[in-house]
Amino acid sequence: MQKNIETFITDTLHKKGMRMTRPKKKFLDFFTSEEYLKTPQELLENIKQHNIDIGLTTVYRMLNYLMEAGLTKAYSINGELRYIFCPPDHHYHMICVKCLRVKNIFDCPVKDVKVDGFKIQSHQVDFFGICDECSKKEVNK
Amino acid sequence: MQKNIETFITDTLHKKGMRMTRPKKKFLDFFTSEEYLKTPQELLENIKQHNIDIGLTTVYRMLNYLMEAGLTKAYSINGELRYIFCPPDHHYHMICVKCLRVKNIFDCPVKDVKVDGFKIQSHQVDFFGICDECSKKEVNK
DNA sequence: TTATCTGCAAAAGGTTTGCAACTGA
DNA sequence: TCAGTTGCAAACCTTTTGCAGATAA
Repeated sequence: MQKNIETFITDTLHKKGMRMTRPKKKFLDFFTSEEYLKTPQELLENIKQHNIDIGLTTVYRMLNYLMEAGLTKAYSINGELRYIFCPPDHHYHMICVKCLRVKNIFDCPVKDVKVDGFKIQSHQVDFFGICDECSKKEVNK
Repeated sequence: MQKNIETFITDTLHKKGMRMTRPKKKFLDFFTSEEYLKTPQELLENIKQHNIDIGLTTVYRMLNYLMEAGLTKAYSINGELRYIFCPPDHHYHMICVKCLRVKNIFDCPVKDVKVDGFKIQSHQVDFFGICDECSKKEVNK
């Protein structure tokens, strides 16, 4: 986890009277640098593989907190909810439909769109495609 | 449900050796003309309010079938999965964050986007805003 | 006629909550 | 010090499955 992200999240926690603890830090270390959409279970297993022991409850509590804070997004894929950390800047997602890798796109391709009687408050663009690594694998098959 | 949509879905069912039955038809009658994101429970309750009796299992089975067929989309909102029927043509969604009304936008605002090493296979654009009806309600408060 | 479908009840999963021990500020 | 946190176990919900009777083609 980058130092500035840790500081940023610690600050948002403190503003809500919450504390930055060892389990939270360990979870964030992993989650903020994870590139793939993961289920809560997978996140826990991945973290335990690094010989770090935290509880599933903590994973759920952190995911819920980060969702509320707008720092995480959930996708429903094949009936499973999968999560990705979203750095604070507004951005778009490029999702590989094969390996579920997520790339953040900061160069906004749609700006100030107004449609019909709707006042647009926010918009999200999610591209689903094949990442370069999965493309290579396909050629080799 | 429009006649052409019923015919279209009946055909896709038959192609998979499935049957268009009374409960399926009753569910589709309601779901294909529903404008708001709904949970499976809500769909069942709404249908029962019209004095039509089908089981929750049928609702789930139809939602799963329609998702697979690409005729329904699920959004995770406040931890709840909510569904909307998607007519076969490619389109975008305009979602009211207050009342969860969904409007289909057929005029594509993003075309043939290519980013980094990704080959784009499909893209989805979902706008979240306030619909005109909710805007009016807000002014009156 | 018969393969598919339905709805119930039960099972299975995923997520949240209560609580006693623990810990960061 | 003590309010907030943790992880376990239990509770809770949502979703799926098994099955016997019903039904579309």
